[in-house]
Amino acid sequence: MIQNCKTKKVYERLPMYLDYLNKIDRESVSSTIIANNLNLGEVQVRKDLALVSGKGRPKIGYLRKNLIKDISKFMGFDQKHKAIIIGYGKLGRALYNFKGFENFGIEIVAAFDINNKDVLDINHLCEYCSGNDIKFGIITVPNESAQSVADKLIQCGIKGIWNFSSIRLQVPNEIIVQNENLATSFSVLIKETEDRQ
Amino acid sequence: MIQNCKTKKVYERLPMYLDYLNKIDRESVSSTIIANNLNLGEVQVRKDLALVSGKGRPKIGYLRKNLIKDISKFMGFDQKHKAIIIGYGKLGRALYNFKGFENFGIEIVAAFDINNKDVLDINHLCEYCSGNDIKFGIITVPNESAQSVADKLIQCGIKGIWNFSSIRLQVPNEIIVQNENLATSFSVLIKETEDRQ
DNA sequence: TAGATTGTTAATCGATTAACAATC
DNA sequence: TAGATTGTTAATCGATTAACAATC
Repeated sequence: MIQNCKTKKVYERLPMYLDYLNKIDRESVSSTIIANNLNLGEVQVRKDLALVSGKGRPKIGYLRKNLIKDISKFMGFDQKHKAIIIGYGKLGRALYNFKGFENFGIEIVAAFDINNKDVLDINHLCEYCSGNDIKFGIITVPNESAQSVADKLIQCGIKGIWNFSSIRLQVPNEIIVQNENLATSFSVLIKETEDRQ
Repeated sequence: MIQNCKTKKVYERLPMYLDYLNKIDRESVSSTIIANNLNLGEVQVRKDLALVSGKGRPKIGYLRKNLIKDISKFMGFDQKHKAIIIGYGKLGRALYNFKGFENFGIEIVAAFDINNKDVLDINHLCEYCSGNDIKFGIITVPNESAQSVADKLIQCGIKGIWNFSSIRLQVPNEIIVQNENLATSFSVLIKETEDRQ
Protein backbone atom coordinates (compact mmCIF):
# COMPACT_ATOMS: atom_id res chain seq x y z
CA MET A 1 0.00 0.00 0.00
CA ILE A 2 3.05 2.23 0.01
CA GLN A 3 3.05 4.97 -2.59
CA ASN A 4 6.39 6.53 -2.10
CA CYS A 5 5.48 10.16 -1.78
CA LYS A 6 8.25 10.57 0.69
CA THR A 7 11.05 9.80 -1.71
CA LYS A 8 14.17 10.74 0.12
CA LYS A 9 15.41 13.84 -1.58
CA VAL A 10 19.03 12.74 -1.28
CA TYR A 11 18.27 9.87 -3.61
CA GLU A 12 17.31 12.38 -6.27
CA ARG A 13 20.39 14.52 -5.81
CA LEU A 14 22.98 11.74 -5.86
CA PRO A 15 22.34 10.90 -9.53
CA MET A 16 22.71 14.61 -10.28
CA TYR A 17 26.13 14.64 -8.65
CA LEU A 18 27.06 11.57 -10.62
CA ASP A 19 26.01 13.16 -13.88
CA TYR A 20 28.07 16.22 -13.09
CA LEU A 21 31.11 14.26 -11.96
CA ASN A 22 31.08 12.17 -15.10
CA LYS A 23 31.01 15.33 -17.16
CA ILE A 24 33.88 17.29 -15.66
CA ASP A 25 37.58 16.90 -16.23
CA ARG A 26 39.34 17.32 -12.89
CA GLU A 27 41.11 15.14 -10.38
CA SER A 28 39.41 16.54 -7.31
CA VAL A 29 36.37 18.70 -6.67
CA SER A 30 35.02 20.64 -3.69
CA SER A 31 31.48 20.80 -2.38
CA THR A 32 31.42 24.50 -3.27
CA ILE A 33 32.14 23.81 -6.92
CA ILE A 34 29.51 21.10 -7.13
CA ALA A 35 26.97 23.25 -5.31
CA ASN A 36 27.52 26.24 -7.58
CA ASN A 37 27.18 24.16 -10.69
CA LEU A 38 23.98 22.46 -9.62
CA ASN A 39 22.39 25.40 -7.82
CA LEU A 40 22.44 23.73 -4.44
CA GLY A 41 23.76 24.70 -1.02
CA GLU A 42 27.32 23.65 -0.31
CA VAL A 43 26.49 22.26 3.12
CA GLN A 44 23.79 20.14 1.58
CA VAL A 45 26.22 18.74 -0.95
CA ARG A 46 28.70 17.99 1.81
CA LYS A 47 26.09 16.23 3.89
CA ASP A 48 24.88 14.20 0.94
CA LEU A 49 28.41 13.16 0.09
CA ALA A 50 29.16 12.28 3.70
CA LEU A 51 26.28 9.83 3.53
CA VAL A 52 27.87 7.82 0.75
CA SER A 53 31.55 8.52 1.05
CA GLY A 54 32.97 10.61 3.87
CA LYS A 55 36.35 10.68 2.21
CA GLY A 56 36.65 14.38 1.56
CA ARG A 57 39.81 16.14 2.62
CA PRO A 58 40.18 19.71 3.86
CA LYS A 59 41.75 22.10 1.39
CA ILE A 60 41.50 19.54 -1.40
CA GLY A 61 37.93 18.36 -1.55
CA TYR A 62 36.88 14.98 -2.89
CA LEU A 63 38.63 12.77 -5.39
CA ARG A 64 36.38 12.63 -8.40
CA LYS A 65 36.95 8.96 -9.10
CA ASN A 66 36.26 7.86 -5.53
CA LEU A 67 33.10 9.91 -5.45
CA ILE A 68 31.81 8.36 -8.66
CA LYS A 69 32.53 4.91 -7.31
CA ASP A 70 30.95 5.59 -3.92
CA ILE A 71 27.78 7.15 -5.28
CA SER A 72 27.38 4.38 -7.84
CA LYS A 73 27.80 1.76 -5.17
CA PHE A 74 25.44 3.42 -2.72
CA MET A 75 22.70 3.82 -5.30
CA GLY A 76 23.26 0.37 -6.71
CA PHE A 77 24.35 1.59 -10.13
CA ASP A 78 27.26 -0.81 -10.12
CA GLN A 79 24.82 -3.67 -10.63
CA LYS A 80 22.60 -4.55 -13.56
CA HIS A 81 18.91 -3.91 -13.04
CA LYS A 82 16.69 -5.53 -15.59
CA ALA A 83 13.29 -4.05 -16.30
CA ILE A 84 10.42 -4.77 -18.63
CA ILE A 85 7.82 -2.47 -20.13
CA ILE A 86 4.15 -3.32 -20.27
CA GLY A 87 2.28 -1.33 -22.88
CA TYR A 88 3.98 -0.65 -26.19
CA GLY A 89 2.20 2.49 -27.22
CA LYS A 90 4.01 5.72 -28.05
CA LEU A 91 5.21 6.27 -24.51
CA GLY A 92 6.27 2.67 -24.03
CA ARG A 93 8.21 2.83 -27.26
CA ALA A 94 9.92 6.08 -26.26
CA LEU A 95 11.03 4.61 -22.94
CA TYR A 96 12.12 1.37 -24.57
CA ASN A 97 14.51 3.34 -26.73
CA PHE A 98 15.53 5.89 -24.13
CA LYS A 99 19.28 6.33 -23.97
CA GLY A 100 19.62 7.95 -20.57
CA PHE A 101 19.45 4.83 -18.41
CA GLU A 102 22.84 3.39 -19.21
CA ASN A 103 24.86 5.14 -16.51
CA PHE A 104 22.53 3.85 -13.85
CA GLY A 105 22.82 0.15 -14.50
CA ILE A 106 19.30 0.08 -15.84
CA GLU A 107 18.51 -2.13 -18.80
CA ILE A 108 15.10 -2.49 -20.33
CA VAL A 109 15.22 -6.00 -21.67
CA ALA A 110 11.76 -6.58 -23.09
CA ALA A 111 8.40 -5.02 -23.85
CA PHE A 112 4.96 -6.62 -23.64
CA ASP A 113 1.58 -5.83 -25.10
CA ILE A 114 -1.45 -7.60 -26.46
CA ASN A 115 -1.87 -8.36 -30.16
CA ASN A 116 1.36 -6.73 -31.17
CA LYS A 117 3.82 -8.80 -33.15
CA ASP A 118 6.70 -6.42 -32.48
CA VAL A 119 6.86 -7.29 -28.80
CA LEU A 120 6.15 -10.19 -26.47
CA ASP A 121 2.63 -11.13 -25.55
CA ILE A 122 1.51 -10.38 -22.04
CA ASN A 123 0.46 -13.99 -21.61
CA HIS A 124 4.12 -14.93 -21.42
CA LEU A 125 4.86 -12.34 -18.74
CA CYS A 126 5.45 -14.64 -15.77
CA GLU A 127 7.34 -17.14 -17.79
CA TYR A 128 9.71 -14.43 -18.98
CA CYS A 129 10.10 -12.74 -15.59
CA SER A 130 11.00 -15.84 -13.65
CA GLY A 131 13.26 -17.10 -16.43
CA ASN A 132 15.20 -13.85 -16.57
CA ASP A 133 15.25 -12.61 -12.99
CA ILE A 134 13.29 -9.43 -13.64
CA LYS A 135 12.67 -7.18 -10.63
CA PHE A 136 11.27 -4.01 -12.22
CA GLY A 137 8.21 -3.33 -14.31
CA ILE A 138 7.25 -0.17 -16.17
CA ILE A 139 3.53 0.38 -16.68
CA THR A 140 2.63 2.38 -19.77
CA VAL A 141 -0.79 0.93 -20.48
CA PRO A 142 -4.03 2.98 -20.41
CA ASN A 143 -5.50 3.73 -16.98
CA GLU A 144 -8.20 1.08 -17.33
CA SER A 145 -5.66 -1.73 -17.45
CA ALA A 146 -3.06 -0.32 -15.08
CA GLN A 147 -4.26 -2.02 -11.90
CA SER A 148 -4.66 -5.42 -13.51
CA VAL A 149 -1.22 -5.16 -15.07
CA ALA A 150 0.21 -4.24 -11.68
CA ASP A 151 -1.47 -7.26 -10.11
CA LYS A 152 -0.02 -9.47 -12.76
CA LEU A 153 3.48 -8.02 -12.40
CA ILE A 154 3.38 -8.68 -8.68
CA GLN A 155 2.21 -12.23 -9.25
CA CYS A 156 5.21 -12.65 -11.50
CA GLY A 157 7.59 -11.58 -8.77
CA ILE A 158 8.25 -7.95 -9.66
CA LYS A 159 9.49 -5.85 -6.70
CA GLY A 160 9.37 -2.30 -8.04
CA ILE A 161 6.88 -0.63 -10.36
CA TRP A 162 7.35 2.56 -12.33
CA ASN A 163 3.82 3.69 -12.96
CA PHE A 164 3.04 6.06 -15.83
CA SER A 165 -0.72 5.71 -15.52
CA SER A 166 -2.61 8.29 -13.50
CA ILE A 167 -4.12 5.58 -11.32
CA ARG A 168 -2.93 5.14 -7.74
CA LEU A 169 -2.09 1.47 -7.72
CA GLN A 170 -3.13 -0.75 -4.84
CA VAL A 171 -0.17 -2.96 -4.04
CA PRO A 172 1.06 -4.99 -1.07
CA ASN A 173 3.33 -3.37 1.44
CA GLU A 174 6.60 -4.80 0.22
CA ILE A 175 6.18 -3.54 -3.34
CA ILE A 176 7.56 -0.11 -4.19
CA VAL A 177 5.67 2.08 -6.62
CA GLN A 178 7.15 5.17 -8.20
CA ASN A 179 4.41 7.24 -9.77
CA GLU A 180 5.36 9.27 -12.79
CA ASN A 181 2.27 11.28 -13.44
CA LEU A 182 3.11 13.44 -16.42
CA ALA A 183 -0.07 15.48 -16.34
CA THR A 184 0.45 16.28 -12.67
CA SER A 185 4.05 17.34 -13.23
CA PHE A 186 3.05 19.65 -15.99
CA SER A 187 0.18 21.12 -14.03
CA VAL A 188 2.52 21.91 -11.14
CA LEU A 189 4.68 23.80 -13.61
CA ILE A 190 1.66 25.74 -14.78
CA LYS A 191 0.59 26.64 -11.26
CA GLU A 192 4.04 27.77 -10.22
CA THR A 193 4.47 29.79 -13.37
CA GLU A 194 1.16 31.54 -12.85
CA ASP A 195 2.01 32.20 -9.20
CA ARG A 196 5.17 33.95 -10.29
CA GLN A 197 3.58 36.36 -12.75
CA MET B 1 18.31 30.41 -11.68
CA ILE B 2 15.42 28.77 -9.88
CA GLN B 3 15.15 25.02 -10.32
CA ASN B 4 12.00 24.25 -8.48
CA CYS B 5 13.11 21.46 -6.24
CA LYS B 6 10.80 22.71 -3.59
CA THR B 7 7.63 22.07 -5.49
CA LYS B 8 4.88 22.57 -3.02
CA LYS B 9 3.56 19.11 -2.35
CA VAL B 10 -0.01 20.37 -2.21
CA TYR B 11 0.24 21.26 -5.86
CA GLU B 12 0.89 17.61 -6.61
CA ARG B 13 -1.98 16.33 -4.52
CA LEU B 14 -4.66 18.67 -5.81
CA PRO B 15 -4.62 17.15 -9.30
CA MET B 16 -4.93 13.74 -7.66
CA TYR B 17 -8.05 14.84 -5.83
CA LEU B 18 -9.42 16.20 -9.06
CA ASP B 19 -8.78 12.93 -10.87
CA TYR B 20 -10.56 11.05 -8.12
CA LEU B 21 -13.49 13.45 -7.93
CA ASN B 22 -14.03 13.29 -11.66
CA LYS B 23 -14.11 9.54 -11.45
CA ILE B 24 -16.64 8.97 -8.67
CA ASP B 25 -20.38 9.14 -8.79
CA ARG B 26 -21.60 10.87 -5.65
CA GLU B 27 -23.07 14.20 -4.70
CA SER B 28 -20.87 14.78 -1.67
CA VAL B 29 -17.69 13.27 -0.33
CA SER B 30 -15.81 13.40 2.97
CA SER B 31 -12.10 13.86 3.56
CA THR B 32 -12.00 10.35 5.03
CA ILE B 33 -13.30 8.79 1.84
CA ILE B 34 -10.86 10.71 -0.32
CA ALA B 35 -7.98 9.93 2.02
CA ASN B 36 -8.72 6.20 2.06
CA ASN B 37 -8.94 6.02 -1.69
CA LEU B 38 -5.71 7.88 -2.32
CA ASN B 39 -3.74 6.47 0.62
CA LEU B 40 -3.34 9.82 2.31
CA GLY B 41 -4.09 11.14 5.78
CA GLU B 42 -7.55 12.58 6.26
CA VAL B 43 -6.26 15.68 8.04
CA GLN B 44 -3.94 16.33 5.16
CA VAL B 45 -6.79 16.10 2.70
CA ARG B 46 -8.85 18.46 4.81
CA LYS B 47 -6.04 20.96 5.02
CA ASP B 48 -5.39 20.81 1.32
CA LEU B 49 -9.05 21.31 0.55
CA ALA B 50 -9.29 24.20 3.03
CA LEU B 51 -6.59 25.91 0.99
CA VAL B 52 -8.67 25.98 -2.16
CA SER B 53 -12.21 25.77 -0.97
CA GLY B 54 -13.12 25.79 2.72
CA LYS B 55 -16.71 24.96 1.95
CA GLY B 56 -16.92 21.61 3.67
CA ARG B 57 -19.79 20.99 6.03
CA PRO B 58 -19.80 18.88 9.18
CA LYS B 59 -21.63 15.59 8.89
CA ILE B 60 -21.91 15.99 5.11
CA GLY B 61 -18.46 16.68 3.76
CA TYR B 62 -17.79 18.53 0.54
CA LEU B 63 -20.00 18.93 -2.49
CA ARG B 64 -18.22 17.13 -5.29
CA LYS B 65 -19.07 19.71 -7.94
CA ASN B 66 -17.91 22.65 -5.84
CA LEU B 67 -14.68 20.92 -5.07
CA ILE B 68 -13.98 20.19 -8.71
CA LYS B 69 -14.65 23.79 -9.56
CA ASP B 70 -12.54 25.17 -6.72
CA ILE B 71 -9.54 22.95 -7.35
CA SER B 72 -9.66 23.65 -11.07
CA LYS B 73 -9.83 27.36 -10.45
CA PHE B 74 -7.03 27.34 -7.88
CA MET B 75 -4.69 25.36 -10.10
CA GLY B 76 -5.62 27.34 -13.19
CA PHE B 77 -7.16 24.38 -14.99
CA ASP B 78 -10.16 26.48 -15.97
CA GLN B 79 -7.99 28.32 -18.44
CA LYS B 80 -6.30 27.18 -21.62
CA HIS B 81 -2.54 26.77 -21.40
CA LYS B 82 -0.82 26.44 -24.73
CA ALA B 83 2.50 24.65 -24.92
CA ILE B 84 4.94 23.69 -27.63
CA ILE B 85 7.40 20.82 -27.84
CA ILE B 86 10.96 21.24 -29.02
CA GLY B 87 12.50 17.98 -30.18
CA TYR B 88 10.35 15.57 -32.14
CA GLY B 89 12.11 12.33 -31.31
CA LYS B 90 10.36 9.34 -29.79
CA LEU B 91 9.74 11.07 -26.49
CA GLY B 92 8.58 14.30 -28.09
CA ARG B 93 6.19 12.34 -30.26
CA ALA B 94 4.83 10.43 -27.28
CA LEU B 95 4.14 13.64 -25.36
CA TYR B 96 2.68 15.34 -28.40
CA ASN B 97 0.09 12.59 -28.60
CA PHE B 98 -0.39 12.13 -24.85
CA LYS B 99 -4.05 12.08 -23.90
CA GLY B 100 -3.82 12.82 -20.19
CA PHE B 101 -3.46 16.59 -20.36
CA GLU B 102 -6.98 17.45 -21.32
CA ASN B 103 -8.51 17.77 -17.85
CA PHE B 104 -5.85 20.26 -16.87
CA GLY B 105 -6.43 22.86 -19.54
CA ILE B 106 -3.16 21.93 -21.18
CA GLU B 107 -2.93 21.90 -24.94
CA ILE B 108 0.18 21.10 -26.91
CA VAL B 109 -0.33 23.13 -30.03
CA ALA B 110 2.85 22.56 -32.02
CA ALA B 111 6.12 20.69 -32.21
CA PHE B 112 9.46 21.92 -33.52
CA ASP B 113 12.62 20.26 -34.71
CA ILE B 114 15.32 20.69 -37.31
CA ASN B 115 15.12 19.09 -40.76
CA ASN B 116 11.86 17.33 -40.09
CA LYS B 117 9.02 17.95 -42.50
CA ASP B 118 6.39 16.60 -40.11
CA VAL B 119 6.75 19.50 -37.70
CA LEU B 120 7.66 23.16 -37.70
CA ASP B 121 11.25 24.28 -38.06
CA ILE B 122 12.94 25.71 -35.02
CA ASN B 123 13.85 28.82 -36.99
CA HIS B 124 10.23 29.85 -36.82
CA LEU B 125 10.03 29.43 -33.06
CA CYS B 126 9.79 33.05 -31.97
CA GLU B 127 7.50 33.97 -34.78
CA TYR B 128 5.11 31.21 -33.75
CA CYS B 129 5.32 31.89 -30.02
CA SER B 130 4.58 35.57 -30.17
CA GLY B 131 1.86 35.07 -32.77
CA ASN B 132 0.09 32.45 -30.67
CA ASP B 133 0.66 33.59 -27.09
CA ILE B 134 2.65 30.55 -26.02
CA LYS B 135 3.84 30.50 -22.40
CA PHE B 136 5.12 26.94 -21.98
CA GLY B 137 7.85 25.00 -23.71
CA ILE B 138 8.69 21.30 -23.43
CA ILE B 139 12.30 20.37 -24.07
CA THR B 140 12.81 16.88 -25.47
CA VAL B 141 16.03 17.44 -27.40
CA PRO B 142 19.33 15.67 -26.63
CA ASN B 143 21.35 17.03 -23.70
CA GLU B 144 23.82 18.82 -25.95
CA SER B 145 21.15 21.13 -27.36
CA ALA B 146 19.02 21.54 -24.23
CA GLN B 147 20.60 24.74 -22.92
CA SER B 148 20.59 26.50 -26.28
CA VAL B 149 16.96 25.53 -26.82
CA ALA B 150 16.11 26.87 -23.37
CA ASP B 151 17.86 30.15 -24.17
CA LYS B 152 15.90 30.43 -27.38
CA LEU B 153 12.59 29.65 -25.70
CA ILE B 154 13.22 32.38 -23.15
CA GLN B 155 14.09 34.83 -25.91
CA CYS B 156 10.77 33.98 -27.48
CA GLY B 157 8.90 34.89 -24.31
CA ILE B 158 8.30 31.47 -22.76
CA LYS B 159 7.65 31.62 -18.99
CA GLY B 160 7.73 27.96 -17.96
CA ILE B 161 9.91 25.11 -19.18
CA TRP B 162 9.31 21.40 -18.77
CA ASN B 163 12.77 19.94 -19.13
CA PHE B 164 13.20 16.29 -20.10
CA SER B 165 16.94 16.57 -20.64
CA SER B 166 19.24 15.61 -17.80
CA ILE B 167 20.96 19.01 -17.91
CA ARG B 168 20.28 21.54 -15.16
CA LEU B 169 19.27 24.55 -17.20
CA GLN B 170 20.64 27.99 -16.42
CA VAL B 171 17.71 30.39 -16.64
CA PRO B 172 16.86 33.85 -15.33
CA ASN B 173 15.09 34.15 -12.01
CA GLU B 174 11.61 34.75 -13.33
CA ILE B 175 11.54 31.60 -15.46
CA ILE B 176 10.23 28.40 -13.89
CA VAL B 177 11.83 25.09 -14.79
CA GLN B 178 10.27 21.76 -13.98
CA ASN B 179 12.84 19.01 -14.40
CA GLU B 180 11.54 15.64 -15.43
CA ASN B 181 14.60 13.49 -15.24
CA LEU B 182 13.41 10.02 -16.16
CA ALA B 183 16.67 8.28 -15.37
CA THR B 184 16.74 9.85 -11.92
CA SER B 185 13.16 8.85 -11.19
CA PHE B 186 13.86 5.29 -12.15
CA SER B 187 17.06 5.14 -10.16
CA VAL B 188 15.24 6.33 -7.07
CA LEU B 189 12.83 3.46 -7.55
CA ILE B 190 15.74 1.05 -7.79
CA LYS B 191 17.39 2.37 -4.66
CA GLU B 192 14.19 2.26 -2.63
CA THR B 193 13.38 -1.22 -3.83
CA GLU B 194 16.84 -2.49 -2.91
CA ASP B 195 16.59 -0.79 0.49
CA ARG B 196 13.40 -2.70 1.16
CA GLN B 197 14.74 -6.15 0.39
C1' DT C 1 -29.31 14.24 21.46
C1' DA C 2 -25.28 11.55 19.66
C1' DG C 3 -22.24 10.98 16.11
C1' DA C 4 -19.94 12.26 12.01
C1' DT C 5 -17.36 15.50 10.19
C1' DT C 6 -15.01 19.97 9.56
C1' DG C 7 -11.43 23.42 10.63
C1' DT C 8 -7.71 24.98 13.55
C1' DT C 9 -4.17 25.08 16.92
C1' DA C 10 -0.31 22.72 18.80
C1' DA C 11 3.13 18.94 18.47
C1' DT C 12 6.05 16.20 15.74
C1' DC C 13 8.89 14.95 12.22
C1' DG C 14 12.23 15.48 8.56
C1' DA C 15 14.95 18.12 5.72
C1' DT C 16 17.62 22.30 5.04
C1' DT C 17 20.60 25.84 6.59
C1' DA C 18 23.73 28.25 9.84
C1' DA C 19 27.57 28.20 12.82
C1' DC C 20 31.86 26.65 13.90
C1' DA C 21 35.59 23.63 15.39
C1' DA C 22 38.92 20.41 13.16
C1' DT C 23 42.18 19.60 9.57
C1' DC C 24 45.53 19.90 6.06
C1' DT D 1 51.18 30.26 9.55
C1' DA D 2 46.77 31.59 7.06
C1' DG D 3 43.22 30.10 4.35
C1' DA D 4 40.40 26.73 2.19
C1' DT D 5 37.74 23.18 3.04
C1' DT D 6 35.57 19.28 5.53
C1' DG D 7 32.38 17.28 8.96
C1' DT D 8 29.21 17.92 12.74
C1' DT D 9 26.23 20.00 16.02
C1' DA D 10 22.57 23.18 16.72
C1' DA D 11 18.94 26.22 14.75
C1' DT D 12 15.51 26.96 11.42
C1' DC D 13 12.10 26.03 8.32
C1' DG D 14 8.30 23.62 6.21
C1' DA D 15 5.31 19.95 5.92
C1' DT D 16 2.76 16.30 8.24
C1' DT D 17 0.22 14.54 12.01
C1' DA D 18 -2.27 14.65 16.48
C1' DA D 19 -5.58 16.64 19.39
C1' DC D 20 -9.74 18.75 19.99
C1' DA D 21 -13.33 22.27 19.96
C1' DA D 22 -17.09 23.74 16.79
C1' DT D 23 -20.88 22.48 13.94
C1' DC D 24 -24.72 20.35 11.85
